[in-house]
Amino acid sequence: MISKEEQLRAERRAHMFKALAHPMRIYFLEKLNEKSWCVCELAEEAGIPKSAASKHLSQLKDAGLVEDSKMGTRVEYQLTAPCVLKLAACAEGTVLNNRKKQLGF
Amino acid sequence: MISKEEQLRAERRAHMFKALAHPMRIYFLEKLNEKSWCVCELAEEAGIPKSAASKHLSQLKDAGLVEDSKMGTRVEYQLTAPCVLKLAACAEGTVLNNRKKQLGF
DNA sequence: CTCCTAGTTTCCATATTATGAAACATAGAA
DNA sequence: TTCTATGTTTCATAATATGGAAACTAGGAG
Repeated sequence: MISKEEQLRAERRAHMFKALAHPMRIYFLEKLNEKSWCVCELAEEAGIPKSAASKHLSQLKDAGLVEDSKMGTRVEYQLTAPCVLKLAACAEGTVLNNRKKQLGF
Repeated sequence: MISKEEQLRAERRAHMFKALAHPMRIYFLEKLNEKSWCVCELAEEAGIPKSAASKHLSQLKDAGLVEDSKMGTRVEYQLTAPCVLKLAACAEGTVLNNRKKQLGF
């Protein structure tokens, strides 16, 4: 049986990973790892409408991965959990290595 | 503009995170961090049908996070990327800390 | 062989998520 | 004030994901 605590922890973590489970949001996080960007800049860079960019950023914020600060009419987003990107790279490396081993290298 | 490389990397990582974006799959990974389990044991522990457990494990395998080995009619699953769980813990810690800061602690 | 157990796959219904356009809100400039 | 630029929200639709039951596959026991 799954305890209440286990369940809550799993849900918390799944919620965070859900925010990371989209190529555009990964791309945004990588851009934000360089410096702060506003919504319209990220939308422009990615070639998507502002409304879509805003919604993706809102999900990242909801997961606690970014913060926003309003500068006049602009809204700048900053990365709050840079370790996530480092660990993403690490995990991806492990996975790729495993795949190679499976193929006999 | 997003380069082809950036796009592919973002898609690879998003795919990995998508496999992590479900409470049951997080739970399974944590169980597999203890030792190997077969499908029916995990299904029993979680209180879900075997078919559902099998599908979740298949997704984890597809993302390269677990491997399976057949023992007669049983299929045992092993964790291949233990660092992923550390990632989860670290990221969650960072996120929780950020939330506390935002609340003024 | 038949029967049973363990897993996987398929089918279908439901629920969740993503998308773009348009409406809306707001701060600053003219 | 009006106009413009930036963001967010709403809406309808499309695409994915989930869940359970049942069909199907395969290995081992009798």
